Amino acid sequence: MEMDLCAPTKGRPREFDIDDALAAALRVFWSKGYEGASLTELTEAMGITRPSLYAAFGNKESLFRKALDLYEREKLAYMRAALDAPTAKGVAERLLRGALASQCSECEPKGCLGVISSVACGAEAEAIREEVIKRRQSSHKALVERFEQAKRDGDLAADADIDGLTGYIFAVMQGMAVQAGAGAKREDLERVLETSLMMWPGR
Amino acid sequence: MEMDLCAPTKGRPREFDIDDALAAALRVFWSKGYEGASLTELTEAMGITRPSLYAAFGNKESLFRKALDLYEREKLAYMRAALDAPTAKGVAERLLRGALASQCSECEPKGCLGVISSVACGAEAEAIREEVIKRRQSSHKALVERFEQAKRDGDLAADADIDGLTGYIFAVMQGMAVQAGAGAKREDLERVLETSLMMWPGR
DNA sequence: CCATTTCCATAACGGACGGTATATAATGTC
DNA sequence: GACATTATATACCGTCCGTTATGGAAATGG
Repeated sequence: MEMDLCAPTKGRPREFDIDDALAAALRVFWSKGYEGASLTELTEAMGITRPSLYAAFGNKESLFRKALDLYEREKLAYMRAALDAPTAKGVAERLLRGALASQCSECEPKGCLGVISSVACGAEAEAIREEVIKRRQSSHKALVERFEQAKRDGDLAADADIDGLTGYIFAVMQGMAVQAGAGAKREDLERVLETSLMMWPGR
Repeated sequence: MEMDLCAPTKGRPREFDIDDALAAALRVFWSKGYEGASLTELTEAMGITRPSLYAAFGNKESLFRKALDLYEREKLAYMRAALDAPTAKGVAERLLRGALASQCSECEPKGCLGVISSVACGAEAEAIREEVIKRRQSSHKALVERFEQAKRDGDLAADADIDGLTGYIFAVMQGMAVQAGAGAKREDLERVLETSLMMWPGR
């Protein structure tokens, strides 16, 4: 199903670019949240009508999931890349700098879609919320494993609390996201980042 | 106005306790957010009907503001108390421990109403969101002033970045709130707290 | 050229939302 | 006891929500 490769080329071709439309939808979800983004706002931003949206993406929830895929693929790439840093502190630094760049880009919504979508919501969005939380857990797990490697490498102390460190670095990133979404200036978050980095043990 | 003292005692007395009702409303807002909390959920939790709610609290927005007042008065008291700690690190520790207790109470919703209400939302809740952000700024300012005092006292280095430290400690608390709202266990957040505290400079 | 397929545009659907009008019940005042 | 006042109960309002039915336009395959 959905074999979009080798387009069918039968019938009238769609008049909009599906990737552009999805990117536009992502921006709306990113700034308003799942529930806060109405179909009217979405279709206006995407430049298409409601039936076109439903034909191309299924429904609102499935559109959000596709937007979330795009977000993780493009905007959260820094997370995977950060794990390649040579030391634990290097990983932390790349994570924080990547979060800052992603949350404070000039031409995109402030904050983090994952944070926005994982906080409290109405009943209808509960399924979305749980999915976002589940996806975050896999990132969490990857960072735990990277820090375990760091402990073996010796750049984390043998008695370091790895779960604590992982939760901590996520907390700083999430806190930055909250503040970015609340209108904090980029330089404010830069100082938060530097402060946190300064405290990180070792090098 | 609103001289509720020396109750008027004229007309039919209301059959519910207004403070209990407000506390119940707070719990709903706290777990669902402003938009996620419907009038149906609110009235059911408060044990009153819609007209009673409107007669006693005005409308949904004004009910939320009163609930927010209650929240800040009761659940955020630890913030004011924390400023009395003798050292900057003591302030940080009290803030983090207070946040943990408030966000992970067994008998109340997880997370932080301020965080929940300050992230992205629909258009109708924008005014609420801005008010919550404004209230947080006054807390921020109070902590900045406390840290400036700490610098004069000598328990913060003369070249310490006070705005950075303040934003940082708020970020950790907000990150803990995000994780608490996402279902993190209390012991997880306790380790985040201890990790952050361990890194704090000085004593 | 026709049939088919797919898309676009309009407009409507049922339902939930926040908010109220109306009528009735319960109190204090005179 | 009659009146003024306030709270409750029921039922309803208009609006917006996500979703879809309908009708026609545009492109391809035969």
